[in-house]
Amino acid sequence: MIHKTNRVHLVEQVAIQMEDLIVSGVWPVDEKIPPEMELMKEFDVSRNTLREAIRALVHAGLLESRQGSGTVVRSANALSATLKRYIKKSALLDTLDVRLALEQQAAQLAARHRNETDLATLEQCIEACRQAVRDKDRKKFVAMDTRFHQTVVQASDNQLLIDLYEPLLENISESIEALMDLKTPLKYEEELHLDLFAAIQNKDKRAASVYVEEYIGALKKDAAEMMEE
Amino acid sequence: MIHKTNRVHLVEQVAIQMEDLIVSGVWPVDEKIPPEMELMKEFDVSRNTLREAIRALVHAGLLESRQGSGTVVRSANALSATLKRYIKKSALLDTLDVRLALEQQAAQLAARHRNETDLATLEQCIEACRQAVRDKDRKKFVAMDTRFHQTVVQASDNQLLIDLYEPLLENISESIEALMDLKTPLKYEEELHLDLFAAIQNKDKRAASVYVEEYIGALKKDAAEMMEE
DNA sequence: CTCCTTAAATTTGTAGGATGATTGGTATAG
DNA sequence: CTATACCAATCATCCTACAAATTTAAGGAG
Repeated sequence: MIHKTNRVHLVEQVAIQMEDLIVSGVWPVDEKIPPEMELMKEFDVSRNTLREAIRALVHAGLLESRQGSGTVVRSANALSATLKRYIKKSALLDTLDVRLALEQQAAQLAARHRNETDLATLEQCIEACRQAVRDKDRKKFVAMDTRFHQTVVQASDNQLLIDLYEPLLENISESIEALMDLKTPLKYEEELHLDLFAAIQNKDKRAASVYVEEYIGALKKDAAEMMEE
Repeated sequence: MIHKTNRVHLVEQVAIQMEDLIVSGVWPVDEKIPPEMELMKEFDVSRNTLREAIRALVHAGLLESRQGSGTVVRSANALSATLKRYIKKSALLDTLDVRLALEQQAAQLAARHRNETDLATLEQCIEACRQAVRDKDRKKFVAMDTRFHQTVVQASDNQLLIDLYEPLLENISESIEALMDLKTPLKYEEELHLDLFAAIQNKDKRAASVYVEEYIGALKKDAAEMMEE
């Protein structure tokens, strides 16, 4: 009995094609896709079939339908949306340990693969953080700090690592911000950023790993304290 | 303008309820869910609405519909299926680096949190690997080796880490098996397993981390060689 | 009684139409 | 010009019908 029902149903075919259109950028993020009537003709399927395909991508977080308005592309990354939703249900300390795992490895890879553009971006982020502290602009500081770490991971040149890290960091930033008492003074351990930057610049894997551990360690300590209150 | 379209559509409501039933185990994995006719009455929605909800979970990998037979629960973990599909499109070496990141961190956490049950399972796996080598049973060896590493990660007591690692390891095992020439003699570096076990038993974080790096490093070297051919 | 074939019932897949709800824009009245 | 009322576009939900695949049951041959 070699026979195996390999038939791919219409709905799945349409969903795959639409996913391709999104991932490849033919349907750009934040823009509307054609209305159902047109897509029915385009894919030559019935309204039900088309809607089931759309619904699958909506649930996956790639699309968002708005009654009366249309359907817009929400994300071009299937993993991002699912992971983000999943992380939301996880414990913050668990999430931080995973972040430590990924960023430590990313920093080591970055120490090997970083190019001049990466280094320049990192320096800009550090300077922007410094400026934000001077301006007492907490929002800008968090944004620039986030961008710094994201740049480190991007310099790793490992796409899977990048895609896993991004939703993680986003979630952590939200949690930390929610926990952070606005009265808490904005403190900035600039040395850690500078040390990590130097390690990556000097292609020193070991040092890069150590500094990431220090940074996340401090974050874990802060988070634990904040949650006690 | 505080108003925000917070209306949750019927389809999404049904999908969420069904997802709950799956995750909570009311609808167990590998078993059929009630037919559409019953679910229509149960949720008090039309067939279209119900089917769109089902389709969303099918696409997410939680369900699998078979025409004429019914719909069965395929997985109780929304992340697993998505991640598995995503990893399939990633480069093996990228995947191995992510595995290194996760397993290194997991081993360190395991060195802290491991209990007697974990240690016993690890010892069983090592013994089973040894036996499989004696029997020249490649399939059993891979299965036991996989179980060993999964147990290490499980001992970390970090659910997010566990859920991320599982599909990763599964994919790597498949890739390695596909690459492996069946004529290649079955070699088993037993020392690495024993060393890692000892480190976890002795709660030696540093050593655990080093041995995982050695293990994955050897795997990366093998994979790189195999791909050259 | 057992085994095989065939027919019926069950279940999902696809199609098409109808109506309601929401949104965005347009035209009209002031 | 502004504000209201209206209209068109679009998605949300529901309904019915039939096709395709599978499972189950019935019936007959041995």
